[in-house]
Amino acid sequence: MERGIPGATVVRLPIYRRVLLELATTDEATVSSAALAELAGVNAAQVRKDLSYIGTTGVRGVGYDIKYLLHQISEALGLDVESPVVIVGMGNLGRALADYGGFGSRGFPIAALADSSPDKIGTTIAGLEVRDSRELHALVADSQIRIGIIATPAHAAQSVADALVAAGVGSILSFAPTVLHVPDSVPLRKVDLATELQILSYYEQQGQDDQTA
Amino acid sequence: MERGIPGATVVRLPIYRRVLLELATTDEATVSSAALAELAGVNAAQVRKDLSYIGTTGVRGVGYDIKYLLHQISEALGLDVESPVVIVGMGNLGRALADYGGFGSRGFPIAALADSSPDKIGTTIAGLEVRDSRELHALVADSQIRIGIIATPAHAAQSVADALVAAGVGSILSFAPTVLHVPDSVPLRKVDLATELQILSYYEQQGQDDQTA
DNA sequence: TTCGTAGGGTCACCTTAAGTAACAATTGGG
DNA sequence: CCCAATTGTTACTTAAGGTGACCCTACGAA
Repeated sequence: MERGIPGATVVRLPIYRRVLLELATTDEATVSSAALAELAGVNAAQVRKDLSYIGTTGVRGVGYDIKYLLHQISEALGLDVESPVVIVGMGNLGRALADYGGFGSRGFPIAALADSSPDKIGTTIAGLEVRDSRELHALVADSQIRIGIIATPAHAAQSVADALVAAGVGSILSFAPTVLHVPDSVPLRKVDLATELQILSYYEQQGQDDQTA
Repeated sequence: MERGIPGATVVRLPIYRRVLLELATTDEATVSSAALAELAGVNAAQVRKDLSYIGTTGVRGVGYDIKYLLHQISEALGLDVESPVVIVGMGNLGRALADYGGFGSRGFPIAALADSSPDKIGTTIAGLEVRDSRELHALVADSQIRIGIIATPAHAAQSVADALVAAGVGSILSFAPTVLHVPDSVPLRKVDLATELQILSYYEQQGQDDQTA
């Protein structure tokens, strides 16, 4: 029964992984749940429970083998195979994402860039030629693209999402500040900077109230 | 009793706000909870419950006055006053954020940019001079900065966070892929692209299992 | 003036989930 | 052979959030 990892655990697994990558550069071979919890900023029992979902790998009395645990988490997250991505929308954000080198080295190679503006189609960004958004279907098929990243303005986002779904991407990461509708079978995550700032604004205001109260 | 809005509601308020901004450009004067729910992608009862937290504004039998509700939400989120931000870290992401024009127009003017590299200090990005990160305290005080945005590499993030807290920012938005420790009084939100992709990777893999099972 | 209908306010329940702690099981070392 | 360390797992607590139902209000029509 490999399925059914709780959402909260899935969110923490990449954090453990990051910590373990750091630990792997030291000369320690194992790590205890308590130490891992400290570094990840959570409870030790939480760590053990989370790790039990991916098939338990620790040795009682000793701890977890760092390298093997890393392998297990990566496998559970599906990181043992590469997931090529396409970035749609070559505005400021899209270009920054394309230039950002961290994707490829982390198993998410940028296989294609796309935009709908004739001014941008055909230009080269980060060593890749910007393609026409209308070619998405072919791009996805040709490059085995699994993840679509939407960095377009809000008004274009839904049609891009529809095109990505139709083209067969497995999941979507959207930076567009709008509500997107996609089939349940396509996981969608949203990152909205303006929303994040507004949420902070609320809590900051609350904090000030606390102080003055 | 203005305080104590549930976290899930705080996250949805900016979404309602976005939808209402759109509606405000039409010639409709009011909107029903059902219509708002449809546009925001949630349940109608949820909308009414959420809005009741900020002091209820609807008229039974009629709906909510769009402009007034917009005003109420903005006030609840603390958006009736501007919150100047500082962006620390002028790499690809930091520069893209600085160039992105959406902050100022949404009530979050970029008041300062900072970096620790001598190569970048003194250069001009988006019309602002990049300052030395060591001057953060003075920058925050001089420009009444309320929000710090961390766009540095992981290894520098904690010390920047410490400096921002010491300088007196009210809240922090971090793009650095690392666990940050800040006092409880300082709201912290994290946006980590690599983590988001890994989470997607997991769910996508699960989806494939579903199909083959 | 009265009645009907649209639609918000609120209450209470349900459901589910997530975190926490405690305990039993197991291993390696002395 | 025994002890210390540390995991795996279960059960509990607690919370939190979502959903639906019901009641009440306001406006318009007759």
